[in-house]
Amino acid sequence: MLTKARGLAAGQLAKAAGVNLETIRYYETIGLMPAPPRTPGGHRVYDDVHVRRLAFIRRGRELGFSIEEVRALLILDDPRQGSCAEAKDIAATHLTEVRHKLADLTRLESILAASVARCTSEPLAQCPVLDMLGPETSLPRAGMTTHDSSLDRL
Amino acid sequence: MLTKARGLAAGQLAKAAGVNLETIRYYETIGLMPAPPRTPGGHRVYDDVHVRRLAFIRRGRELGFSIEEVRALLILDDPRQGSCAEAKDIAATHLTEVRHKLADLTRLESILAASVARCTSEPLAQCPVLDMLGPETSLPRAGMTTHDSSLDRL
DNA sequence: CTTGATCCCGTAGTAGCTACCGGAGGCAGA
DNA sequence: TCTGCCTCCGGTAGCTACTACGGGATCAAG
Repeated sequence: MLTKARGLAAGQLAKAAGVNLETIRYYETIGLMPAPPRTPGGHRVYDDVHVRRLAFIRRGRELGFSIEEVRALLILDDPRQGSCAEAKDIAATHLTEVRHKLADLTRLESILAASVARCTSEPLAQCPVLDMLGPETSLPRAGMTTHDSSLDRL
Repeated sequence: MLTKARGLAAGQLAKAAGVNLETIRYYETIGLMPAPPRTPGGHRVYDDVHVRRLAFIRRGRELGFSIEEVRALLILDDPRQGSCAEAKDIAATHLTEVRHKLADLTRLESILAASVARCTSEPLAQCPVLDMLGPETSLPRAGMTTHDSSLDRL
């Protein structure tokens, strides 16, 4: 379990950062996490630098930044060379996207809520939910996927 | 161009329903759209039933129902056998998910907005955006993907 | 030395399409 | 009827960000 050298095994890092073990290896293959040193037997050994980096990544992901955005933010974070403006750009762009999604979801919510609410009253000839999808219904601006694992993670 | 028999070619159906041609073929392979009759040369020929079905599907997708949910709703829609309750269940479940996403996105929005806003003031020693991802920051409940094509479609 | 937990790597699968390909069908003008 | 051009065909690969699986190796403890 690598108790001696202050190093963490992959599973320990995973637990510490609240990330799946396989996700760490995935991050390594895509170059988001650096390849750590290994034991003679081939097991990865991580240290505090890795822990902090993975935590940074996880927080970035939780805030909805894409892998590539997190990658860019990591570079900006490393030498802290007055790149705050670039970091702000990334965050501002992301914020705009989030606000778009919010607007879309809000529209969605009201449409769905209205249909479902109409169902609760006395038995009707037509089903309000199915009518919502029927031929005469006009549509909201766009659509989004429900079974969107990204939001399940929120 | 199939002008005679009131049939639509695949591309015409696509345009009529505002759906990509390839998407229609995709829906056919997954069994969401029925396989239409063909011309002797193998081109698909669609009619009004297909148009309505595809419109139903598109509306369902735009309202964020998953493919499988749309599939279920299509079945419920077909014979209209008092299955309004089932349709309502699907919509209500979906509505709950949408509300969860809304809550998560709202939290996200305020965090991002706060960080970005802090950047706008006079030059700071630390970058607020990068600090947001730094080691001492506590995290929101969860995360979501920005480059989430599902919401680009909204 | 054995046991049981952990970790290894590679591959495939998830949702919901989109993109690309060479080749064939279809139709309108000359 | 020929020609040119658009559309459509099927199949495969790619996209995001992982997750799951499987069979074997390694680790730490008893």
